[in-house]
Parts: sequence; C-alpha cells; structure tokens
Amino acid sequence: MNLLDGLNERQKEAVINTEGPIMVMAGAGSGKTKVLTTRISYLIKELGVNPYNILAVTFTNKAANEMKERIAKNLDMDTKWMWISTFHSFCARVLRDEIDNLEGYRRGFQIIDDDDQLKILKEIKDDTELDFRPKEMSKLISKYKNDIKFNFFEERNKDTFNEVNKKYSDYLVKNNLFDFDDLILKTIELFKKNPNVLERYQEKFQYILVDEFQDTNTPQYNLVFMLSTRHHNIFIVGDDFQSIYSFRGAKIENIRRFKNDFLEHKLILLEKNYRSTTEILNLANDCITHNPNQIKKVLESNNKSGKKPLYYPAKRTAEEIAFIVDNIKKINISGVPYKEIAVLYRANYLSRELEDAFIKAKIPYKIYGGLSFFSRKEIKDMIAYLQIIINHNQDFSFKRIINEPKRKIGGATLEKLAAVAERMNLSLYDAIDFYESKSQGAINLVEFKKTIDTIYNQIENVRLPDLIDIILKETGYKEEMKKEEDPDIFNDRMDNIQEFKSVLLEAEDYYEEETKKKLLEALLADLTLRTDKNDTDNNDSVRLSTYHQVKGLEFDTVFMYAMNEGIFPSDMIVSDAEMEEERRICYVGITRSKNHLFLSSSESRVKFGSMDYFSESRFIKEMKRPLLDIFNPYNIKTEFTKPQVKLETKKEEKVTSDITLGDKINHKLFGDGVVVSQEGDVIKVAFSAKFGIKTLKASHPAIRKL
DNA sequence: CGCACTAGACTTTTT
DNA sequence: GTCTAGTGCG
Repeated sequence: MNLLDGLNERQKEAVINTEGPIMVMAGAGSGKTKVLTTRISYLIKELGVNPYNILAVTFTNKAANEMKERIAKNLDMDTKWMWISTFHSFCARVLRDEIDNLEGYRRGFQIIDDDDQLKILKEIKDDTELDFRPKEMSKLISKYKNDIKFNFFEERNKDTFNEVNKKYSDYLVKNNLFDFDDLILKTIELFKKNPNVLERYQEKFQYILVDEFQDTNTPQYNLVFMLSTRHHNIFIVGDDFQSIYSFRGAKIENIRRFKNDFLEHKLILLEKNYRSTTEILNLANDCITHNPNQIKKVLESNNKSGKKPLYYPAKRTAEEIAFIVDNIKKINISGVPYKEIAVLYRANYLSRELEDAFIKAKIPYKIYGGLSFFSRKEIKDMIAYLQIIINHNQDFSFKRIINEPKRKIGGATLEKLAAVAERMNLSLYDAIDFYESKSQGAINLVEFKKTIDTIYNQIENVRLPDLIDIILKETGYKEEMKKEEDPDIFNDRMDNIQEFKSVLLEAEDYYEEETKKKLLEALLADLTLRTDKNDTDNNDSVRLSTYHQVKGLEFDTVFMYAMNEGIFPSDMIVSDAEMEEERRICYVGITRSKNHLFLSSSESRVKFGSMDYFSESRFIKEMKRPLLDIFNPYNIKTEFTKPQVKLETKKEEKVTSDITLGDKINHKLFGDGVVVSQEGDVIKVAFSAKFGIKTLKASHPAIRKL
C-alpha cells in the first residue's frame, strides 16, 4: 500500500516537501498526527533516510508512543529506539550520553519530580532562616527557569527568591539531580559550552519535526533552533487556536519567531476537519471569532451532518447533572460505548459532584487527573531503593528510604551522619563506615548498610520483578505496610507494586544493556519522565476530565459541564490575553466532539463548600443562537430570572431529605404511601393499588413526610 | 518522634 | 467540603 493513499492534497504537500523549513498550521481534527507519521515514514521508506538521522519531539509520552506505533505499522519495523520522544526525554537521553561534558554533574544522575522538588525546598527552609512558602517558591523557580514574567510584591521577597534559588540549584548539582526544567536548560548549556558536541547533534539530525508547536516555551524553542541550524530541515506542526498552556510558559509568539528565524519557510494550512459534524464545527468557528487577536482561520466541514449542540441552562446543579446522566444513558443505549463519552470541565474540583451522581446512576466512569502511578508513595520508595542499590552515593534517595520502613534512625542520627559525610567528603551511605558511635542509631545504620549490600550482591542473578520481592522482604517494607495500613490500603499498595513489577518485567525486554545494573540505571533515568496516568486498562467507562487533559483526544459525545461565569471562564482571569486563552480552552472543548455535543450551566452551585449564584458563561452568551438548541424541560422562557426563590428551594431540600425506609409520606398526586427503598435522594414508594410502586426524588416539593 | 488538632488554600499543569 | 501543611503537646 502506498503511504500517500488517503491523504488530501494539502496533507500530501506536507509529507513530500521534505527539504527546508516548513510550518504547518493544522486545525483541530485535520489529521496532524497522520501527516507527522506519514512524513517520517516517507523519509525512511521513499528517500532512504536513516531513522537515526530523524528527530521528532512532542510534549507527551502518549503522543510520542502513538507516533512510534503508527510508524512501526507503516514500515513494519521496530521503532522503539528511534529519536521520537518528548522534549524532556530527548534531553535526558542526550545528557546521559554527554554528561561528562557538563560541568558539575556525574554519571548516574537522577531526575526529580515536583514532589521531590518541594521536599528539597522544605529542607532548605528548615536549614536556613529564610522565610518562604515552598509551594510558592517552586512555582517561581519554574517560572524563572522558563522565562515567564512575574513580579514580587516586595523587594525583600526578591532577595529571598534569589537566595533560595541559588541554594536550590546548588543542592541539585551537589546531589547530581535534574528537575524537569533543568533537563532542557542544561542540555542547552551543554550545547553552548561544547560547540563540538552541538555540531555532532546538528549533523546527526538531518530532519527535525516538532509537534504541538504552539505549546513550546522559550527554552524549548531555543533548543530546537540550535539543532536545526545546520540542515534547516525543520518541520513544525501547530495550531494557534489550541494554545492553552501559556501558564507553563508556552508562547504563541514562537510561531512569529519561527517565521522570522526561517524567512524561507513554506507555510501549509490544514483546515479540512475530518472529526466533527458541520453543526459542531459551526459552533467552534463561531466561538473563536470572538477572539480579536486571533489569525482568521476557519475549519472546513467534512459535510457530515448531525444534531445541533444542545445547551441546558439549569437552575440547580442537581438538574444539570441529571441532564448529563440522562443523556449519557440515552446515547449509550443508542449504541455509543461509554468510553466514547467525555464530561469535561474547567477545574478538577468540579468532578466531585459528578462522581457522586455517576455512582448512583451506575454509570462506569474514570476520573483523569490526580496522582500519577509513578508518584505514589510506595512506588517512589521502591524506585529510591533501586536507586540506592545500584548507586549507593545517591544521598537524595538515601534520605527518602533510610527510615522507611522505620529503623529508628531519626533526625539526630542523620545529622551526625551528614556531618561525617561532609567532613570526609563522602556520600551518606559511605559515611556509615566512619560513623563512630556505640549508639542504637549507629547499629541501625550498619544494619541498613548490610541489608542494601546483601540485595546488591543478588542483582545480576535475579529477574527485576523478583528484586522487588527481595527488597520488600529484606528491608521489612512489606511487613511494616501490613502492620501500619488497614487491609484495603495494604492491598491497594501491593496492587500498585505488582503493577510496578510488570513495568520492570517489560523493561527487561526493552533495554539492551548487558548487565542488570546498567539496565536498571537506564530504566531509572527514564522512570521519572514516565508520568502517564494509569491509562492501560481500556475498560468501557465515561471519561471525566479537564479540558487541558483531553487536548489531542476525540470522543463521539462531549459534555461541557458548568458553563458559568466565574467557573468557565475562571474568575482568576484578569487580562484580555488570559480571557482569549480561556476562550481557546472552550474551542478545544467543542472540537473534541465528533457527533454529539452538550453544554450545560447551573444558576446556583456549591463552590468550595458554600452555595453561590453564577450567571451563564459569556462563551454561551456570545454564541449565535441558531447554532445551539436550548433544552428547556419546563417550557418557559430561558432568560435567567434573578434568584430570589433559590433560598427556599434549598431549605425544602434540607427539610424533606430525612425521609428514610419505612416512612409514611404523602404525594400531591399519588396520595399516601410507604417508602420501600431508599438510595440517597432516590426513593421507591408503594402507593395505593391504583398507582403501585413509584420511583421518586425524596426532596421533591410534591412529597411531604407524614 | 509521632500524633492530633487547626488554619488556610482551593485554575489549568503535557514533563 | 476536603486536603495538607504547620504547630504544639504527650
């Protein structure tokens, strides 16, 4: 089969124009991934380019893996070793190979995540007189590193920042650690200070491709720019309409910068949308026209027609949610699997109220967001153990697990040990040999060292998953877990560890290093970058998540929940530029749907524990009415009335909700009856023979307790 | 050292 | 409402 089959003219153009800088502006659903993967396949198959000479960078592991898979399929070859990766793992890979050229760092460096970063900052706070909030500081440090502007309220805060920032980066260098931002920055530093190294990579990467270009920040742009100056074959794909990560430093201006840096570039527009119905596209196009500073661009319809998006302005969240639940059921019965349905919202806290309703309605769902698999405590502990086993000198990991499980090695003992290490210029682990004391602490330290040595001596002879079992047993970790946690949590944690073991099993095949130790080294270096959420189980459930998390995905049916002013757009927005980005988030939401789109709002809702009133989102107000159908169960005018009645409704709900099993009640229409079942607000009532058993809402005004 | 209690935060977050 | 960081006590 020909690679180019099934591509439209524009897409083909983007594939076969292999030489020189190319900028592809690809609208939502216009076949961007297809173009990227076909282009790489084309380079290899038709032009005979060595895969090693191609570099493709993305932002998520998921996108990188998907590209690899598609190319593997196209060319029927193994692609796991190709340079198709996230910005961060690309940098990690370069740094691992070139670390000797980077001053201050050594082999076996470790990458830390946000959690670790916070820990270090707390440590700095405890060790100094500096007064700051670690969480706040970590945000500032990241902003600083990614060239994001920020202001200090007071001059002395600036001094504090500078001092903490200095201490923090010294800490990282001393402990041979990189945070996520460092991976990019230090790679740039490496290239700047070693022109010969840079030249090698410039020479190597004859073809460079960048996905989601509108999301690149300044350092990422600089990195890509540096690499491409030799061959100039740089291919970027982006969509300024979908730029929603400016808070992470992403700069739409990079598109303009690219035009200036590569004046001879060729521009290709992909505007033909293959995803959504005409009705959905019309709404998306209408939405984005309200951004004054956006380049005009219209998604062309695929002439696939469907239903108009349906908007429900509810009075109460309960009604709004009932609308969603009802429609999910209907859509599902009509043949759409749950996993093709998504309920999207602006912020994670909005998922709670939905979750309760989904449980009651017995709709399978999955919430995305929250802790990633690799940031769970037990997993991080296991990683730290592996780290310390193969590299005893990792003080950072040492500190994490020295008293985990509890070995009665407390702050005092550790401080003394740190002093010894400092004096003799040793790692904490090696300093144990010189810790001269007869205290219990000393005995415990030696005991710990023995345990680690015992495990170390076994690594070459066992399979990696078994190594975890050995750690669990030898260190007493499992026993302590069993003792400390209640059975449910214990089982949960063991399940996670089991999952981790399967990751290790996979790794044994994946990596080609000759010793177990080297294999582990390579794996551990990658692990922190594997933040993909537990995405593996492909059971059929509705997806609940934020708009940000579904960028790049598509669903048959999308619900846009809580379309209220102050929620979406968020009330944290202050500038016009931010409001435009907020509108782009709305655009991203709309364009996720293929066939059905539902939007809803509620006049009253509970935010942070207290009831409040919200007007409908400006994004709804500004949508041209003919593009939307309004759902109106009461058949009254849909203009919002001001909420005088609301407090009463609330009271009523409280008064009547104490109806439970066996209660006698009166219903305005059905007369007297007895409650025969109750599940939350949902009750079943046995009325007289004429009406039989009815399922009702306990809080309904027609019901009165007798 | 580890707990229990209180005060405060609470938008998004590809890595 | 719910989580978590920080404090203070046993």
